Amino acid sequence: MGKKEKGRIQSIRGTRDILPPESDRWLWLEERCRCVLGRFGYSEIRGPLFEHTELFQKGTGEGTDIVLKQMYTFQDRAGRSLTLRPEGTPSVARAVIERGLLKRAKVLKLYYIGPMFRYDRPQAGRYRQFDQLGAELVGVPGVEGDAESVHLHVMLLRELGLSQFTVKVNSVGCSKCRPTYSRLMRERLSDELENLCEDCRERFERNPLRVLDCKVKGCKEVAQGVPPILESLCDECRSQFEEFKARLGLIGLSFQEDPGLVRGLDYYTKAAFEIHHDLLGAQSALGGGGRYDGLIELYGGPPTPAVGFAAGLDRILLSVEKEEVAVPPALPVEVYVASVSQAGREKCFVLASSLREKFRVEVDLLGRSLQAQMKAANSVATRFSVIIGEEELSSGIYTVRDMESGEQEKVPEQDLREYLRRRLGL
RNA sequence: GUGGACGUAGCUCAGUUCGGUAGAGCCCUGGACUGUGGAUCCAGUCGUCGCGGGUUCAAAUCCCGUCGUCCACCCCA
Repeated sequence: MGKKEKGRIQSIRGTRDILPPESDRWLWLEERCRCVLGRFGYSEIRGPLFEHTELFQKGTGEGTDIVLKQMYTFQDRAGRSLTLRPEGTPSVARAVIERGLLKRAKVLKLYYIGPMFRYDRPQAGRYRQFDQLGAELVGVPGVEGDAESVHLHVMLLRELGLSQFTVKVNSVGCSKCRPTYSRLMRERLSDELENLCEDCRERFERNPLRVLDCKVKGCKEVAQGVPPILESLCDECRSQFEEFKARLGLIGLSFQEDPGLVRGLDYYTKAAFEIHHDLLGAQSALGGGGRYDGLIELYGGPPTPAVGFAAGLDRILLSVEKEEVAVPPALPVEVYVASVSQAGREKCFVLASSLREKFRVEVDLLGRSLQAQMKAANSVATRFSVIIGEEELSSGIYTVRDMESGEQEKVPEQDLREYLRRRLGL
């Protein structure tokens, strides 16, 4: 109907309204996720949706696609440059420092869930406002933290009934060995610049590692000629990567080693991982993360190891559809209170109101005929209907209809709650 | 940011080739059945055919622009 007005206001490109019954699926998703996070000992941190632009420039990285061309950045009325968060980790790191969280505990397990914003070209499973769940484990230097983070991500997916996904792992080295490898790549690539695509020539300057996961044929061939990063890792990183994989094996997680896996953000070190769904198209990354031992120090905090990941809830929900997981319905209607005539309507209204202290109850609000009410009762799939007409009004004994069998019983008002409770198995 | 497909009722879509007064199914509402739903049958509501402009006696249909969605790239969640 809104279409009639010309010049009507539309939702912003890349945003959407999640309507019922779709919104029930989101509630289910979040509830299941919070449950798993609770089992792993994580607590929620709720931060602002926008931050000083500088936070992302410094942390996410000046040269990254996100900072270069995907941020919603604007000036507030005082002329400060602010940015709608494109990812969650920088805010968590900032809060950890600003609120002194590490002074209270050596290990922090924090999760967040909510909207992120990136100015990208929309596609199925990719929106400009999208929902992410992130889990950060702060203060743990060892590979057990890495493995636990992967495990947590996998458990989130399994809890939702998903099984058709693949875990990919790699190591991107530490502050010591990564620069060595970057130098090596530059040396190797400098002779082959003409064989690289335009993007990769730019990557060559900014972050040569990212040439490794370019999909252009020529670049792939060039990349093949470069020894994998694993061969350039320092002894510590190399052994940690082996231990990381061993830990995954210990808890029965299968994974693929992917030397081309290079995360797009500057702050990652050592362990990196991504999880892709096997049945999704190009937008198949369900989540990814890794270790970021330098980030908190970069923001002016104490040197602090940390590992974490972010998962895309939109795509996870797409996977849930793809794998045809049965999402349990929202609370079904338990009782429909119907009136035979106008005379019974008041009583129905009062009865419905009081039954709602215990049951999910529907009652007609439009003054419709009994037949119409029964149709409505049927279409909301109620278990029972209570029918009130002249007889019931004068006797105080109501007619209760079992909507599955069609059988009816007479139940006095004072016994009604107990009767329904019993029949509903509550 | 690049290339391509598509936009018709709340939903799924036909009609566009070759211009001629907007259709179907589902949903919704009412009735057949005036104290009873699910099956069946009958009837009814909803559209300025995404928006704006152009060509034409006449445009859902042809042309241009624009907005949006989808696919691939890019990037990733």
